[in-house]
Amino acid sequence: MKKLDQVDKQILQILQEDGRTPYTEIAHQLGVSEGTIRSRITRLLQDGVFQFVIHPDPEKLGLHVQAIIGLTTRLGMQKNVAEELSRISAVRFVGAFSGKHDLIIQACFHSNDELITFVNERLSQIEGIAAADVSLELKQYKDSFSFVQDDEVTLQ
Amino acid sequence: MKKLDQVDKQILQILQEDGRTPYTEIAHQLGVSEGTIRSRITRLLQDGVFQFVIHPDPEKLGLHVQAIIGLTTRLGMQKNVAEELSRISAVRFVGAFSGKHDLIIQACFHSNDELITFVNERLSQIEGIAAADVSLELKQYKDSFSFVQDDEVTLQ
DNA sequence: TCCTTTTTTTACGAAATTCGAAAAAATCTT
DNA sequence: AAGATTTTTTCGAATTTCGTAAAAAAAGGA
Repeated sequence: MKKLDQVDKQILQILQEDGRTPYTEIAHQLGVSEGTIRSRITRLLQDGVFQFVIHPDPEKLGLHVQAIIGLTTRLGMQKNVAEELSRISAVRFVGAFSGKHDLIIQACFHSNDELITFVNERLSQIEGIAAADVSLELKQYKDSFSFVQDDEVTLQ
Repeated sequence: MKKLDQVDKQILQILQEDGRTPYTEIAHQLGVSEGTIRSRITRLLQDGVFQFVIHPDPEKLGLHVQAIIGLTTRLGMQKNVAEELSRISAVRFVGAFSGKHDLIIQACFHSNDELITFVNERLSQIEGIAAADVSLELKQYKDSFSFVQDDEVTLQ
């Protein structure tokens, strides 16, 4: 897989704003032909550089409760636990981390009740979880996949 | 804003898989006309129920280091800190939480060096941050916006 | 229930976009 | 520099999207 060039990154930046921008429009903005945009996007998709998706607003879907849960797993059980959690659709993020918690997950629920049920019934049934540290989201300030930057300048 | 019906949810489910699925194709799958899909999607977008975006693979963009950072803020400074952090493109998630940390953020970096620089130079310069607890991501198991489910059944 | 009003869906021609494939241009190799 | 390879452009055909009007369905009122 070749390194992305400036045109690739510009395509991604445009699509970050609106994932349905027509190839012709992107082509016009970047001053190249539609065919170029098309073949580039085809290549990027094939290389797994990105996917076309939608970003739903959890609130609008009735998912009023979000939580980040730090988990401690029993030695050797981490992978199994992570994979089992990944299968749950309420769980949108699962990662293994260094630090206080072996696994950190992020999940959405319709209500506090549903969250409690998740922690008490669902997590407790998963073999290998030793402890769960729940943080309830009070307010969301930012949530995006928009981490395509121009250069190597990530920090501005 | 009216509650979403089954057709709306099915549209979202299809677009979750591929955000570029043509209206004609969705219409065919759901057994309704293209016009119906079009007017529904227009309404959903206007109501802010979802957006068309792309999901880039951070690894493929050279962002090999991801971290979740729990922050403790000084009383009354939380909002300012959150808003300042939200402006940084490396930061993809910012939320206020109950629990050990006032704010939890998620960010992507090209290298450990960039992460260290972020914590030491960038965070320290933000007025109101009392402490930062960095967890380094070792492995990612799941990361998606795909939390549209059929019914109220979120936990399977 | 019947009629009216409102909303949603369908239909369909026109405009725009996407697609396939071949030619042209650019890049790479030796 | 010549040949090979990759990328870009071009262009007509197929498909999709769009605007809009009519039909159908749903909702509301008496």
